Amino acid sequence: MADGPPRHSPAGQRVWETACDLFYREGIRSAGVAEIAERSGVGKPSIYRNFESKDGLALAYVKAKAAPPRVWLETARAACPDDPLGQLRHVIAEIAEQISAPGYRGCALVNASVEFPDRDHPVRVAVGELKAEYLELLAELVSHLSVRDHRTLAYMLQMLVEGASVTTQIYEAEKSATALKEAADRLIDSCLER
Amino acid sequence: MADGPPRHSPAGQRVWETACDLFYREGIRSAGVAEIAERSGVGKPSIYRNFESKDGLALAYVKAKAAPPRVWLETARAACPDDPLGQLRHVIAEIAEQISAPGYRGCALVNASVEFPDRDHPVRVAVGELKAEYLELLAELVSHLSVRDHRTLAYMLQMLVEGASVTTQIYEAEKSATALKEAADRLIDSCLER
DNA sequence: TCGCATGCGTACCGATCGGTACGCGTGTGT
DNA sequence: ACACACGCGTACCGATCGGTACGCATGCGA
Repeated sequence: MADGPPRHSPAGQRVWETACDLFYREGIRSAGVAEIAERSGVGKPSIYRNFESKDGLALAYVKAKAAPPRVWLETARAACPDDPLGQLRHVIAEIAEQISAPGYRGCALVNASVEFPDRDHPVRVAVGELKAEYLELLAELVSHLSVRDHRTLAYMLQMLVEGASVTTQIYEAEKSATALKEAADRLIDSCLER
Repeated sequence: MADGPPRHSPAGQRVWETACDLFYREGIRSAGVAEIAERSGVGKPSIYRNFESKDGLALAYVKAKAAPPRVWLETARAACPDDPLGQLRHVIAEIAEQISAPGYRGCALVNASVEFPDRDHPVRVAVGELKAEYLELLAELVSHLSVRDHRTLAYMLQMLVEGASVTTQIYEAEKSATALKEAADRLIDSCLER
């Protein structure tokens, strides 16, 4: 979490880091601009010199939080070249690790989506687009497997991942991680044409 | 959504109904007490005469929203007596129907959980307890099947359900409903000892 | 040394938040 | 007809929200 729109001033950089941390840990609505400013050690105007508004900051945060999946795909490809199934299981394992890491508080995009009830809010539409990309990424991975309906399997896996992510906050993260891996394996296996 | 703590006065009843509707549609934090009062056609004090605070109202709302699952279990038992697998599939189908119904906005308990970042908040602990009961209910259903690890299958199914629920808000509800049923079938089948 | 542009924090803005003091209106027992 | 009790809304409270006007402080070119 160090990227996002380029920050010119050092104050802007501090704001960006603090906001990303605070938005994730406390939720976007719970984190006030005054609190962000205080914990950044800057004044409130420094926030508005670098970001259009709190919503703009939230939008940048959401977009930045969507980056990791693309990286996972790359590492999976590198780890298991010419092994589509291995790549898919690699990605799932990576996700399982992430959601059971200490400090995990659920998918930032999903949380943001819940916090903004208005479906037309920029944050909501951004989440929709980013999640669509993510599903596409999963579908691409699945497409190299010998299954009848790639898109359905991808959708089922995506549901599973989202479910594992959210249940970490309700049950136990460790259980969600292991159950995700097992369920994904079973789901994939049941769709594989042998 | 007509139950909850008994409402004595008519004003209290109106508040209760409006609050449940508003909390679900707009989220708890987004729905202000003034808005609840206005849309109920009552004054703000009428809210505080029937509920301790907004948090208390939110807590009652969450508890009331947790009721349906128990009903589903009963109807499933009645629909498929002496058929554990049929009962389980019946419950899943019922959930699939619920999450694809118009106006569905995700699981109220999960949404509430996301809206309150503090894990010690009464709403959060209530959600934890209620969801635990729910998982228990699913585990009981699964326990009558001939599978090796009942609890693991129940947990995987629960993850699937939560995932289906949340993806309705990100992708398409219809797809989530059908994918839920298919994935659950595949998961159950893969665990069945034949 | 002076003028100026730039980056920043202090102090404040109106709006809205959850919550409450208080008094009016009405139904009832006498 | 009167007094009382009860249910209710108006008007207000301090706190906090997102956002901004303004002035200081510093560094650079002349």
